[in-house]
Amino acid sequence: MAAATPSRPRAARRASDLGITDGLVQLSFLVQGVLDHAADAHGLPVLQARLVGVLRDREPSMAQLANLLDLDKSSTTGLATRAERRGLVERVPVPEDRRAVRVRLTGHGRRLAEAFAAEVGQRLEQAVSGLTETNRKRLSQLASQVVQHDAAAHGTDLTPGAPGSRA
Amino acid sequence: MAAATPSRPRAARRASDLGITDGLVQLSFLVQGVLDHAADAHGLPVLQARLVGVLRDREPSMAQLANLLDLDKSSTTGLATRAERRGLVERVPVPEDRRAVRVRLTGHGRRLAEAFAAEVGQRLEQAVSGLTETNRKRLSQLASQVVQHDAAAHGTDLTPGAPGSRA
DNA sequence: TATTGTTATACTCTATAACTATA
DNA sequence: TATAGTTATAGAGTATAACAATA
Repeated sequence: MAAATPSRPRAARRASDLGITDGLVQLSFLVQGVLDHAADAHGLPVLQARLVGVLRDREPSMAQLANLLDLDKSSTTGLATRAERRGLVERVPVPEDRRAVRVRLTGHGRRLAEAFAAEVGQRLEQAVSGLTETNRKRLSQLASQVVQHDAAAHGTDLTPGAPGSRA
Repeated sequence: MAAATPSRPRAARRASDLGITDGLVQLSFLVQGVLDHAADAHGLPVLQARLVGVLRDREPSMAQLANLLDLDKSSTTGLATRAERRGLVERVPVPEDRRAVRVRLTGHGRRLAEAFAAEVGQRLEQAVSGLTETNRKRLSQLASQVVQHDAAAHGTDLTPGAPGSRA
């Protein structure tokens, strides 16, 4: 909307290219800020918000969860415990292996996860509202391409059914 | 390089569009992971790496630093103290206002900041190596556009001489 | 009175190492 | 022996509230 008001030089300033490094770094801080504020809006620490996010379509063991979040297993123990204390997740035993547990969303956790995801989506739509529809589509595709290329290169595809996720 | 080897179906899989929300979120985690590992490689906590990064072209007061990093001023006190303990930054008095201090890189901090930035740049180039030159350029421009649109919308332009940075 | 920065406090988050229980 | 997860510990990072010094 502001793009239609040529009143001040500031509005007329075309975006200068920050370069791929600074562009990606600053964009990532912008997105992390969105996640941060959205988590805050739901009274959640940001990592717990991320946890319920990844648990929406998974029920991983602690080890898988550590891999997924790139954390040490001891860190995921603490994370799961804090989230459990808030009633977001529960540990469920694995019959085939009595050493293992799976981490699963509670009903409350699932509702919070959906609300959080919706809020993030809304805020991000707002963040890219300065782009044309064509460019939003382009950005979405380029981001996807980078993420998926990286996942393939590192064998850490995060999609539930992917080869790397051996769940 | 791997793009030239059509040996396995996995390499042939076209990137599916994750959508703008998931695309941006996952990309931001990818970039944050790069920052994380680069900081690790230099033995730095990631926030201190970010601190020396923003101090490369600034010498802000504590309040300005808090604004820049979106932290409470008490958090920046701790951050500056930890970074000072490592010899990365120093507090310098402000003659015009004896309550205030500015945070400045030491020589060591500056060298570390440059090395860190170079490492991040290298790792990010690697991360986008799956894109064509044209698409890298597009991504860079789109990211810049989003960041700058957001900065304008929030009056938080992070460039040193910008209207919002009133340094 | 208002502002700049620090301190005290409490919590989240993180990794390393040592541990328990099971495989 | 090896693996799954937890505990103990130590440190980084964060915000809130109360505070001292200066404006």
